[in-house]
Amino acid sequence: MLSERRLEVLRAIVQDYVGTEEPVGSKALTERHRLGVSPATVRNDMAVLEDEGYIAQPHTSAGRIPTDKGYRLFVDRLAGVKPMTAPERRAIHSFLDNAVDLDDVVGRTVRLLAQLTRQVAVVQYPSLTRSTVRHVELLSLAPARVMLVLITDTGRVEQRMVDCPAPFGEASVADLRARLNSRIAGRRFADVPQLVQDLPDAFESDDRGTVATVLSTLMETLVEETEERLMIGGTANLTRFGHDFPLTIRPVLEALEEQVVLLKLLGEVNDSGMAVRIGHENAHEGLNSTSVVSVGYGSGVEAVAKLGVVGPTRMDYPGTMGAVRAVARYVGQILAES
Amino acid sequence: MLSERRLEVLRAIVQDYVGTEEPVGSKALTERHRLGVSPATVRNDMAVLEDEGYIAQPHTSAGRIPTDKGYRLFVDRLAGVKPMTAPERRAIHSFLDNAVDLDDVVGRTVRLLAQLTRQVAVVQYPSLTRSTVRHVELLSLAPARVMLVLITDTGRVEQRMVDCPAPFGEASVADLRARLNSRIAGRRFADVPQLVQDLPDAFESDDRGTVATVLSTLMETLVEETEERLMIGGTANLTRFGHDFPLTIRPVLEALEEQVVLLKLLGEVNDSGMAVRIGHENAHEGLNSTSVVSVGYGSGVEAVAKLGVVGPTRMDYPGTMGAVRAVARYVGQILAES
DNA sequence: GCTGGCACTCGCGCACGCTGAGTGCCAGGC
DNA sequence: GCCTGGCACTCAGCGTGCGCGAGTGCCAGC
Repeated sequence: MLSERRLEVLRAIVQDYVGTEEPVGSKALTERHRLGVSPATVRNDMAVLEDEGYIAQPHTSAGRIPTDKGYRLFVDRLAGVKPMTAPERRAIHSFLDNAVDLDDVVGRTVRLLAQLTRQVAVVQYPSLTRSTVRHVELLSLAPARVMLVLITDTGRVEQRMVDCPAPFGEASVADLRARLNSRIAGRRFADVPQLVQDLPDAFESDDRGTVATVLSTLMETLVEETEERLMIGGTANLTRFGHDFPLTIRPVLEALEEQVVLLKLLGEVNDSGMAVRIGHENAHEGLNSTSVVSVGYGSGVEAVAKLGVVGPTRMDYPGTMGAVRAVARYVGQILAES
Repeated sequence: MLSERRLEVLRAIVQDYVGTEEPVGSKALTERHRLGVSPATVRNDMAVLEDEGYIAQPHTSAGRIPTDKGYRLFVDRLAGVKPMTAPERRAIHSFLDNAVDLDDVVGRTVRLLAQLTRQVAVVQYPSLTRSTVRHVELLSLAPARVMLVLITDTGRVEQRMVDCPAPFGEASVADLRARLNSRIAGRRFADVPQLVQDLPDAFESDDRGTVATVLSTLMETLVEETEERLMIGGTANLTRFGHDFPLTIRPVLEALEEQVVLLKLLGEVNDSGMAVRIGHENAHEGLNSTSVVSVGYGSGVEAVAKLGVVGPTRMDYPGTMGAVRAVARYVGQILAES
């Protein structure tokens, strides 16, 4: 177990390193923090911290920098979440309030987050699985061609073309539309399959095949679209990454283009709280020198999607976490209102 | 007027520089190309080319590199468009053929283009202005709340919520839906305003206000959505940019995040042909060291949107132009089929 | 257990000199 | 008149050597 003072030293190292981007030495530490002890003592503490794997020297006779393990301890035990200041909160509100539709909300959120944290922001579109159905629409485009439009309570719209096995009259379309809506409007997506299970039985045998086709397309939409879309922004902030440029940045850019990777990344958040994955804690190799701060957001109590930022492990964790949390909360409110 | 041989020298310089990324000298030129003259002669030609502003020396006693003006001449007079090979074409076809919807088509196109050219790809979603209306749908969500859904012939769907000034009955909704569709289905967006101008007159005075509101929302959708969405990809290729990294790449990343800038960039294409903007020919300052190759694509004869790539001025122009053109053509075909 | 002192390490920056690719110019030849 | 070989010149890049200073580890003393 590390003594109180040693933890204090670690905290000071993290803070200084994040601020200066340079290895921090014992003397500088005592000058910039009121540790109440001499550099020599700090040196001893540092030696211990290094033995334990919390800090490391890039080379002999240089200062120390935190390791992933050091950042982990810092985040878990030494740092709180820095709340946004009142002006910052006001700025967030006024920026997001002007959004006109879902795309706009997500777009604004991503820009806002990138700007606040000066890092790369990732925002997932509200997920369908936990949403509820606002409305289902069927349009007859041709005798055997129907368009299925699904509208969610988060304002998202999905459409699919359905080729029917047999001609499907306008009256039948209207009938199916009415029945579908009366059954599933306002219900959760997860419950839909069960609710429409016996729908084909209500139709004449000629139409049953078509009804079944439409329903299975509906299910597909629900399932397929669970692999969500997301939006990223602030990639220009990658340039602030470090000195050894192309090597660090390339795999990160590559990872950011792989939606699958990003979704998995965000997916690792457990619903309730905020998740911070530091350096090698990220499964994806290209992100081994980055940290990811993510959190769920939603219109109700439950999260419908995730958002977060990706930055260098050397980041201002309290500030970043504060910004991410504040933005997530307010986006949730916006979604609930609309 | 430059002699034939001097043009040949310029071509050789461009080709070598694009290949090696290093300033090319007179001796290397005569070795790698069959110019039929000695290095000394080439040196004289180079001096002339430099006087005319087609090439430049990064510093004394270094080889020459092409200037923007040099690349311009190269593109205009010395280089053709390099057609894709048969295997490449097959790869394009099979990759795009598997797309399931419009989002997927655009997503695949952007990845394909980035991969083929090893540069940053930008694809604009098919524009609404030149598209035609496939269907308009009105959904009554509440007594005084209607959702407007617009479906285009390119498969794009836009939706808007309309708050009505007065309650609007189901029957009226159905009536308006039917009238709207009979008038504008299959028509070009540009013609819509004129076609629906007198629609309110057909309704009872109670409903006229609502009808007018719906129509004006429809117009807004047409206009607003003319500022198109686009998708970019292959940003990881930016790392291949050059040696003086952060300085070059940062403004480019920033420009790429500004949709407005990109749209303007693509907008500069005149409908028919391919556009190549080299270095300082780009209005946006951040893109002064990049070239943009763009072209329109569409399902018919006319272009409905643009696509292109952004790369260093030192790029393989014939190859890039070939890839861009081939992809644009095939995407057009895909859209026409669906 | 903290502290001041001290010897040691080593990365960084800088000056220096060499090398070689590349140039410009010139006199001679086809 | 244009091309060519020769020659002197320039200069970026690279390797070497050196001094500085930040930072360390260790130890004796309080």
